[in-house]
Amino acid sequence: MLLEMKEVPFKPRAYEKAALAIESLEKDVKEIYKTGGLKALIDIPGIGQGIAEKIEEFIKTKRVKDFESLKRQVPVDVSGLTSIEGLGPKSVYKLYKKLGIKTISQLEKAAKAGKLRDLEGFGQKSEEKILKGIEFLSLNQGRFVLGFIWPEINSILEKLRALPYVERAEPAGSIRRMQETVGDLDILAISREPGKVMDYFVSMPEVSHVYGKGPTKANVRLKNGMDADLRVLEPGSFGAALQYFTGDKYHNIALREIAIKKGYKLNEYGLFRSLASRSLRSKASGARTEEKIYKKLGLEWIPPEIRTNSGELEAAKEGKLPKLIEYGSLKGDLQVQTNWTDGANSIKEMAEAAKKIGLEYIVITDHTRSLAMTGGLDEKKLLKQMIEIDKVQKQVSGIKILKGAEVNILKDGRLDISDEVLAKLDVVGGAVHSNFNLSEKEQTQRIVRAMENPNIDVIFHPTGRIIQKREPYKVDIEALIKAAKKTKTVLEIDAYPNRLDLKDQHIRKVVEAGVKLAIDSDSHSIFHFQYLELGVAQARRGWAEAKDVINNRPYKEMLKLLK
DNA sequence: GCCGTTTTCGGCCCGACTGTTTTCAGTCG
Repeated sequence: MLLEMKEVPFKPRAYEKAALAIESLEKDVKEIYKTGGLKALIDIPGIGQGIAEKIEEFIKTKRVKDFESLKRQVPVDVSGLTSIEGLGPKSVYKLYKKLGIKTISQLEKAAKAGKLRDLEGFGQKSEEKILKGIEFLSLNQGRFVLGFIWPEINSILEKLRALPYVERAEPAGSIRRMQETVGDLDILAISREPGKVMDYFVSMPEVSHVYGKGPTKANVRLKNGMDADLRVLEPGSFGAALQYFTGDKYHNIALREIAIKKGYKLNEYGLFRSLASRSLRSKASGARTEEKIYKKLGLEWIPPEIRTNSGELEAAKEGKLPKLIEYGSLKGDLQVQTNWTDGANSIKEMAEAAKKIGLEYIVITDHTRSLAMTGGLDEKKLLKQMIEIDKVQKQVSGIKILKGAEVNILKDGRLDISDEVLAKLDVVGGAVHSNFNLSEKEQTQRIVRAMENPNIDVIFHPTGRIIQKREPYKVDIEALIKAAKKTKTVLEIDAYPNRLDLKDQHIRKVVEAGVKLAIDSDSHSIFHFQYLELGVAQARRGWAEAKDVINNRPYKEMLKLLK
């Protein structure tokens, strides 16, 4: 990005490509260097002499001189500033050169003072847009996209669980509820030696700062910027604590009211008889597990994902909770990108990776023509890719590779690929990638028109939002659901961590309308298939059952559910 | 800085949109 600011040609793209190549490696670069040296690095496609030497320098000295000298020339928070919508490296450089702006807060001040509008290339509108962008960013501050920090959370939990003196360790809070973004990490553990657990926890390599450490509770900041809490409990109150710390707030308030009506008091230590609780400090039986607590209150156990006090307590009382779609139940993935466009891996590599995590089929859905930056496929290339897929299919067994595309829906609802070619594909997804700020009416009409095309099987990421980055475009979701029902179009839950589009309330409406869902990873590399489980979580939060989803069945059955 | 059965030098995906212009630069995907 620093190079881009200085308008160095081609190098930025080369570094970007190299970074993508490293990310999509099966092994750690360090390992590769250790075993094969410089030569092994150069063998990685996208990495040549120059970058290989820089990697070597980094492994040996933990720094790269060229990078540091660049950074000195332009001492600017580039990644922060460019995370503002509409601001790229060029503008950031100009802001630095002309106004000396290095940080987001300096930029905010300058924009508020009206200093930007006089800059060449900027105007009043760009000033407003920048301020809006900063506000959107700050709204999300302090929260983390669950999917992006999931590996780290899991590794901390796994390490705790592996300790011989820890019987159990569970995340609570928004992580257990599988919210899209999470504020901090709450861990509850059972151990007979809480002191030892505390000592271990605060000295974990992931921890950067210890706020406090007592006999059964510790509070730390992790290196990734997130705060984490650990509480060690007795087995007898674990269920109550898990329930209490899982939330959400509204669910818990309503649950406590139910407890009061039944003559109980519910808190994080247990479920107590109200009268006895004042004199007797003993726990009511049944605080060991959440199931027992809910049962005592006359309720079915409620999955954490739907604890929002939006009808789940009533349903649990009547024994009418939905049978939520199960984790690990997906058999296929309907949105997969490859290196034919903006993916990092080949068709074959993607197929093998999908097979490895237990999928039975994938649909290759590279971008089409008008998404030019990604090298979007035109009709000719699509036909060529179909031949390639047939070829790869012969080399890979145990997984079916279906043919598809992520077709752009143009401004007026037409598609950028001819119907004749689309008709040859197994699965066609339509997606909006341009004209995000049409009026709600125009945007809705545009997508509805695309659904009316008999070749469009699925609408990918139907609202276009990017969590912490971009608002959804204006669209009448009810009208989309209605049109989907009428045209038999499937709506997607895009499981990519910062998309999760549709969102939970939308999914509930889709389910109620009897429209089918697909849960796709939107994989751009072999590692992204793991995001599918995040999509399942999203579906669960939207009360979706197995029957509402199409890619939890074998591909032949799945295909029959399409138009 | 990378890459090569069109090249070891000379290429390097590009179209739409926005806001700034009055013919274009920057950003996004």
